[in-house]
Amino acid sequence: MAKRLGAQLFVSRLSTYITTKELEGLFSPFGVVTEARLITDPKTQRPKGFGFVTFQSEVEAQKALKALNCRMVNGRLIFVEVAKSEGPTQDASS
DNA sequence: GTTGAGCGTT
Repeated sequence: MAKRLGAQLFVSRLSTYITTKELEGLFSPFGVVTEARLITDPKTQRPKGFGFVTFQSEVEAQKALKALNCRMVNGRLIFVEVAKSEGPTQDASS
């Protein structure tokens, strides 16, 4: 079916000390990360603990998803899932 | 050095 450009992944349970570079560095080896975003609070200027990663390929996105889901980072277990908004990786088999 | 369950800002 129609493939969406940019597979977005939702990363949660991240440590408050993580940065976009950390996410980018974690997802980069699994695929081409076109966008790495962390949600931060303007009040505390600290990451909310979750973020989003956009891949150039859906296949790479799901590969990184399985690879980094339930994985220990910074001594914490993180969870990776397909993002709600935008077009998720509905089609990985052509 | 604080973790916590979640879905973000064009």
